Formats: sequence, C-alpha cells, structure tokens
Amino acid sequence: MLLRIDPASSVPLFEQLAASVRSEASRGNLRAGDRLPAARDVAGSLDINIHTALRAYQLLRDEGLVDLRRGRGAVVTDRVAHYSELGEAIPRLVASAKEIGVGVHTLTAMIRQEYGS
Amino acid sequence: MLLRIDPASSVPLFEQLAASVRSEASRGNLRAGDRLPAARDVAGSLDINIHTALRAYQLLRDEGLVDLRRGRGAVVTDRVAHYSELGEAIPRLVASAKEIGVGVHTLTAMIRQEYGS
DNA sequence: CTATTGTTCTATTTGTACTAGCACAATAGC
DNA sequence: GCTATTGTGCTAGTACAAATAGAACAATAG
Repeated sequence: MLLRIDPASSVPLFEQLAASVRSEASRGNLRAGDRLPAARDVAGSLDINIHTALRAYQLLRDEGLVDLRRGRGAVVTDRVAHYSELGEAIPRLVASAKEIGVGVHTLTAMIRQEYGS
Repeated sequence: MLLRIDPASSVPLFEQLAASVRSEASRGNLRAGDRLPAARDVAGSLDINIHTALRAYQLLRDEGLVDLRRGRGAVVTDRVAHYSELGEAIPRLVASAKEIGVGVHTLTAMIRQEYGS
C-alpha cells in the first residue's frame, strides 16, 4: 500500500488520499477483505490531521469501496473489482484526450456533462 | 445554438455555460468559423452577469475551442473537430461507469489521477 | 477488561470561488 | 474618422469549503 499526497497541490488533501487508495485499487493492488491502515496511522505517517484522513476514508465508504467500522478499521469491499475494470478503460480515454491536446479540466467537465444527461 | 444553465445547480454558472457550448461542439452542431453570440447577449438572455458569461468564453479560449477578440466576439476554431471525436468515446466510458454503479465524482477523480501520472 | 478504531460535536482559521460594478481598449462597420 | 460593439482589467464583497483542533463517545477485537 503506497499512499502518497502532495501538500503543495491545489487538490484537497482528503481527495488526494482517496485518489491514492483508488489508484491502488484500480491497479489490482487491493483485494476484497484487505484492511487499510488505521486513519490515525495514515495521518501520522503523512503528517496530516486525523480528521482529514478520516474524511478520505468516509469518501471511499460513500463510494462503496470500503466498509468502515469502529475497532476494525477500513476494509475493502467486493466493489474493488469494478475499479480495476475502469483501470483499463480510463487510461485509453485519457491517452486519446492527451493526444489531441484536450486538458484534464475539459475532459472531466465533458464527462460530468455526459453523466448528467 | 441551444445554451442552457440551471441556476439551482451547484456547478458554477460559467462552467455550466462552457459545458453547454462544448456539448454543442461534441454533437457536431458547431463548425470552425462559427461565431458564438456576444457575451452580453448571452448574459442578458440567461439572466446572468456579463463577467460570468465572459468567464465561460475565456475558459473556452484557454482550451483552444474559440478565439476571442474585441469587437468580433467568440469564433470557433479548428479544434472543434477533436471535441466531436471525444463526443463518441466519452459516452461509452460513462455508460460502463453507470452500469457498475461508479458515481460521477469518483469517475472524474480517477481520470484526474490517471491524467496526472 | 482493555486497547484500538471510527464517530460526533463544536469551533476557529484560512483561503478560494463566484459574482458583480465600473472604467478602459481594441475591433468592426458605416 | 466616428460610433456602436465587444472583450479586458481592476477592484471588491459575499459565501462557501478546506483544514486543523480538542474533547468526549461508541463499537469492535482480542
């Protein structure tokens, strides 16, 4: 489990942390039943506030990627399989967007638009 | 040119307006050389501030979708062709994301993550 | 029973997003 | 040239979100 964040980035810390976990999931480095490190530990090693780490975990719980229970921590759910599926489709779209010079903001905005309709 | 916004949405007005223009582009309703309505007109008919309309246009200029010149207005560039390409690839990805129950926020976050690496 | 782990609540500080008004500058078209 | 049109720059207020913090609490594991 390689969790990384960049304090200098404009992306919120909790989003970065959640993205880092998703990235592990989409690369197949996480399996259903695996347990993520305790929020307090993550906060300690990344030098962020516990609440910030918890918020990332809660975001992942809302997505359904992990179950969150007191005393037990964050446990990866079955849905992790879906993430590795997307882990193949997404790079293709991103690659073609980069080729034609469409930026990340534009791409995500177009996806939001398509998703909403 | 059908430009729509939803004042009740949490998405910024200028983003909505820009998305609306992109949508027209990706559907093939815009061609290189076409001129968008003047920002003041758009602002007037959508009942938003001129700056908000202008900001949408400036966003599209930064993307390269339009040229912006005083007195002349916003003119669609050649890059509009790329948008209609994505207009085919994006719906496929979005459809599969919806199928497996991955939300729009998660999907765009994963794309951001992939794009950055 | 005890340590571990997430939950809830309140509060504060800080920074950014969004919108807006006003004056200005460049272009188009007559 | 003149004039209306159109985008630009500057300034600022309001509102919201991020991040941190402390404290007390509740469920689970072993």
